[in-house]
Amino acid sequence: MSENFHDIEKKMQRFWDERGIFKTNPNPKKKYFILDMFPYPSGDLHIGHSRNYTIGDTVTRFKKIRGFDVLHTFGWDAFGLPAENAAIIHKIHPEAWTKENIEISKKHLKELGIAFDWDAETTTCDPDFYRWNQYFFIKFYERGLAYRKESYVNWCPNCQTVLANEQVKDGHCWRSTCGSAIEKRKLTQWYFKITDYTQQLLDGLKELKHWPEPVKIMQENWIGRSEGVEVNFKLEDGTVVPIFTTRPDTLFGVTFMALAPDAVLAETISKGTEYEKKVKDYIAEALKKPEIERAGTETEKTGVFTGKYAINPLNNERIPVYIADFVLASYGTGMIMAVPGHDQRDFEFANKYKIPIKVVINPSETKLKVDLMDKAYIDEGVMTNSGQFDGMNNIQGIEKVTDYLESKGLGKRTVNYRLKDWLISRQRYWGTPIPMIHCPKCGIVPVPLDDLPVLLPKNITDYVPKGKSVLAGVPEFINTTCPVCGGKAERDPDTMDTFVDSSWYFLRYTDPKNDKMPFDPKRTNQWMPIDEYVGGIEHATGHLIYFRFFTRVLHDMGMLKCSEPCDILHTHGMVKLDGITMSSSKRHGVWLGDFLKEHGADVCKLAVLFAAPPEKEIDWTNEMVTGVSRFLSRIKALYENTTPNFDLPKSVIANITMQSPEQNLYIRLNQTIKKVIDDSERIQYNTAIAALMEFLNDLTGFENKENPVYKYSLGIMIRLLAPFAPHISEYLWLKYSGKEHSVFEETLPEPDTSALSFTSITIPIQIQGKLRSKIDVSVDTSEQDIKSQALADEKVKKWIEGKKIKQIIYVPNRLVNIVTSLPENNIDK
RNA sequence: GCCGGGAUGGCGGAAUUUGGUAGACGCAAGGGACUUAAAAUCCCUCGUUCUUUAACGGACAUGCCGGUUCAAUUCCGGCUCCCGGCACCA
Repeated sequence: MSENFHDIEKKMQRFWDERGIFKTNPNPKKKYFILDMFPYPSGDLHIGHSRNYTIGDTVTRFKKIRGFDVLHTFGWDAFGLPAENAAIIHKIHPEAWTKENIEISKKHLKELGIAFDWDAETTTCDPDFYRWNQYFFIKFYERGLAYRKESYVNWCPNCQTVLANEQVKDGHCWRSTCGSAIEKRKLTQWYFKITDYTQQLLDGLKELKHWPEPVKIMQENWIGRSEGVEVNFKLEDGTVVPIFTTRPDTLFGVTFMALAPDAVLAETISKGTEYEKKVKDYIAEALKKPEIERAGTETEKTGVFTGKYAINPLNNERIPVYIADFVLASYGTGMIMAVPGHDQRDFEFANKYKIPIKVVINPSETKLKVDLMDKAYIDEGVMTNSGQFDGMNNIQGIEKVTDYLESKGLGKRTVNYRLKDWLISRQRYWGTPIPMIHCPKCGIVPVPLDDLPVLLPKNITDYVPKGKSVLAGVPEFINTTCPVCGGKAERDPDTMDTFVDSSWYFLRYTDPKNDKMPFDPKRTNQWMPIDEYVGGIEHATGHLIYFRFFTRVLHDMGMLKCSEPCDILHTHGMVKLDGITMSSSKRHGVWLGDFLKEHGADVCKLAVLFAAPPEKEIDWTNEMVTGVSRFLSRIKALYENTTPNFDLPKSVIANITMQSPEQNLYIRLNQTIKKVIDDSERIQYNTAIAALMEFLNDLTGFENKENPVYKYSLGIMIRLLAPFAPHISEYLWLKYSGKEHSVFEETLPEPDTSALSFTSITIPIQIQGKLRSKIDVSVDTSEQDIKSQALADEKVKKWIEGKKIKQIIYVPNRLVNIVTSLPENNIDK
């Protein structure tokens, strides 16, 4: 083998390209849609990226060689802040910067030899793509799923834009390079009404049989369904103030009410009273605090008395109303009933502001004394001080009190969710313009569909964020005419969250060139749902909820048959270097370009697959390369000495003699085929590769290199190895098979099931569950024979001497366990 | 705090689906062969420990403590530690 791996890899990549073997079949018979989470184009790729694409590549090649029509293509999540920041720093247009990065990344991916159909490549900052974001926005608007409202929103002071809830991590900006503390601002913004689909998104999780359980649990928690009661309290002036509670059994213990500082009522409740100024100052102070300071559980709760009282509908008690920073405006009704005796938060607040505490539930054995309580009692117990409910178990009490409230019209059963509507406006330049027009006469008017796309203007020089969209300062973009009345009007200056792009990009993959619609349902429904989706776990509660939401809306619009986008989800672990996740933006990693130069693509693929099972994290070390690199060299050496055979005549199989080395080899071959297929189906590629290494050891140890079984094994080995080390496998295939077509146009052989087990096996013998000996028997030996052989074994005899055999357990083909006891006359000694 | 996941040799990891020979495969390490030498390659050893001339011998060993079982890394109960998610959600 005179050619080095660079030449081989280049040649094979050209061969696949020219033959177009990974081009999408427009009329698939056995479809298989494999999707990698598309990346932000960050330029230089590192080993962490290659792990994601290598997994997808291996799935693709494995499915292809098993006879599927695969769809596996690629795209770029090309809008977003880094391009804009680069523009500010380097004075280069975001588009130029983005395109340049795409070229670099693409070059690396091609050198890695990932099996993509590049003809279907999709880039979200192309008008051909983003016009359909605008199309969907208008369609959502028509269905009441896109709306504008004013409220307090997450504001990143560094990025100078709002963020969705999913983009706030620990009260800080989600972007790893930003991380600023998030503030609250009152703004009018566009939202997608994902809350119309909350229950569907929750119920749909049950259909996702092949999603990792942790991801489903995370989504379930994120959605946060909780059942309770909305109880109507009244202020003394008669204003009804509903509150949500899951603990109606504690209603008799309410000693104060609390209102969120950003709740609507908070602004007006003290108006015209002596409390007005104090309350106003408090609200201003509370909202100025960064989210993290206000929301942390460790932070001391604060509040202010409003001067108003509410009436408890159950016992008509008069209770003070506070404004308190621990109450969230966005959950329930923005107001709570507080039961300090049985809620820890209320307990702390009550202690601080000297509000009385009332016990309404006692533990079954004792009675609580308020003076002695150092924390709220939140466990199960017996109701007390609760009128007609006294003596009742409080769990039953929840139902009974609720029934009572409903029967008196004082409240009703309600379900609340933690999930909020999806805020999609961004005050930034590099994104999809929101296709809405603000007309002084007609109000908000969508851009007519025929006028799409609303192009993002390119002649911008100043990207520095000023707290409002860059586009607001571009008159030739902003000024337009109203499509309804024809009068002067203005375009919406905001752009869309890039999670809109990633919510449907995979659908575009199925019909990438369509210029009449985002995709033709006839084509797309042939491929949907996605069969396997490979990506990082960090998208569990963001993207992976959004794309389910989009799928359901498009299903309701009649564009998609499926209501869930994806059958199997694989979340792979991060690749770290020195304990820190590899990152392009932080320039921390092992760079793919350098790696490929030194080791080549096949070694890169094998190394990341062999290092650990896909879901685990990898802490990268250079030693991970050595083993697989040796493995490939040893493989090559095999074929230098012997020419493989691709067929094994029946006559040869028939002549294989029992217990011969060639019989053993034939059995090992078929065991390997089975193991590689089984492991690959559940993407346990590390053990599939280990099986190939074991078989290589068998081949190396086999003496007669001209034996037909040996030569046939070499032929099979090429195909088994192909999904993991595609370049070298293709090279060997083309060199020795005499065929013109690719190894990936072959089919993987199925194991010869008659040759999966050896004719003789070793049975371990245990005494009292401890391994004491082993015997070799032929597979058809009867249980009786095996037991007597076991008892006749020399070592076994020594162990059972002088003991009584109580029982002999035989697990077919697995083991024998002899249970003994001391003879009667020995027991007393 | 709540919800997940995990803990196996010097290291990455197998075996956990269905309880049945714990440590596959690889790395590192040690020894040897080849070589003027090195690299590469090949062969052998490789959980701990005890007895021993020697082990194809015994004991111990899958985070810790208990339980179920003929048999537990696997099942059950109780802990410890690590990682991830959520974090005043009423």
